[in-house]
Amino acid sequence: MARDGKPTRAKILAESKTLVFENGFSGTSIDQILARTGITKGAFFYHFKTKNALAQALIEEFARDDIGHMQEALQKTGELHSDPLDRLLQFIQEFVDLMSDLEDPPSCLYASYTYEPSQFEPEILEFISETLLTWRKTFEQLLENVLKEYNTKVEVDIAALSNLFTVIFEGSYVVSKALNDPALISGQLKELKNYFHLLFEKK
Amino acid sequence: MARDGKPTRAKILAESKTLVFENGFSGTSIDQILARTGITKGAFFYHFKTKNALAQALIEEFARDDIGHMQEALQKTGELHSDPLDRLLQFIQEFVDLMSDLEDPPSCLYASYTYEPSQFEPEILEFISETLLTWRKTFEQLLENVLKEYNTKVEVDIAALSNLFTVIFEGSYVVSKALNDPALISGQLKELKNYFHLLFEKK
DNA sequence: ATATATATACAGACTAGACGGTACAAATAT
DNA sequence: ATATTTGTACCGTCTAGTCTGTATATATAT
Repeated sequence: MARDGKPTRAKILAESKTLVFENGFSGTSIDQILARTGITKGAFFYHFKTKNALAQALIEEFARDDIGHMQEALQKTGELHSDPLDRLLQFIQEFVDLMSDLEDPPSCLYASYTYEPSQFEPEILEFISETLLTWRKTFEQLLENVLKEYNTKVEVDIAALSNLFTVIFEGSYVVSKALNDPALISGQLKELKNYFHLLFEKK
Repeated sequence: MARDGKPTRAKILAESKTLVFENGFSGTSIDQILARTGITKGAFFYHFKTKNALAQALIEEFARDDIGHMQEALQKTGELHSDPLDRLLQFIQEFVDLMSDLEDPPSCLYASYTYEPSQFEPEILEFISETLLTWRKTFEQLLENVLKEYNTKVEVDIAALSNLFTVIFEGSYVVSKALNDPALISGQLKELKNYFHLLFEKK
């Protein structure tokens, strides 16, 4: 055995994520990561065989946290609400709360990778796709439960509706970064809540 | 005078845009651009002093086209509709039509640049911000006209509503690329139309 | 208990190729 | 003839990745 390498690995991942959001992945050099962390090249390549292995570890960690938030919100709202529309609205509210009082605009690694796709192995891009589909499935389920007890006031495309949350999230991130307006995100999610609120009426 | 350099410049811009959407800006090398266009280094650096000058020309061209679409839609819908809500909905419909029957998911240079901001001069990032604000202003105007003749069924944040179009557009681009589903975009814009349709009621 | 063996974790010099950019000659059109 | 446009060789720097060696903590044998 030897000294514990986990803090080193964690530091690399944390600083790399920050750097990727500033520079993009291909714009982030390993030397930059070393400079920010104070770690040496030997240590870096001990923990990650290649730069692309870092990309994979980054996206896996990001997705784990992301899906974690989803499951947490599912659990919280599952306990409290018997009405499926209330639950859907509260589910979104959880993310309104999560995105309130941000100091800086956050970023999404899915979008970051998606805008320089050639830099990544196909598996990584597929992993992103699958993770987004997990979100869609969750929303499909929430919406189907609503539709058992509610009608919609206009005809809707359930598949499109299921994507809308992710779409608004990703779009908010982009626009909030571009305008440097971190408060924008929660505002957009509230509009989504409004839409669902208006869309459904009790059978 | 000498031979006409405009076709060369145009070819550089066109191929560069494609490459930036594949590789990101910093992931796109000048040699790659030369390989795709068949142009030589001397010609490239005659037309663009630095790689960053190319970035600026790219975003300016992109924004010109983008705002062009906006103005075209404004003009078209201004002629036809006396009712401001009809006009708003038709304005969105113009982009539903524009985004129908796409073969491949399109990309947005604003988002691309926004996810590697350190690669660009501050003026470029500000230019993006200003262009997005132009969209917001247009929507503010369209919405204010609606609000003169309509009430909203729930309280709304007019600023948030004004951003929603851009947010859904940017989000659709990201998700449509990530899922490789070009049809997604028009579907999401239709949901925005639905929202506005449900939100307003005649005074 | 203490010396030894061993796998883990890290340090840092080094390399081959790619990078953006330059210099300057050659070609082209008026 | 001359200004504009293009071709090509070249340069210094940065890049990801390699290599060899070293330090450290634990496991084992005595």
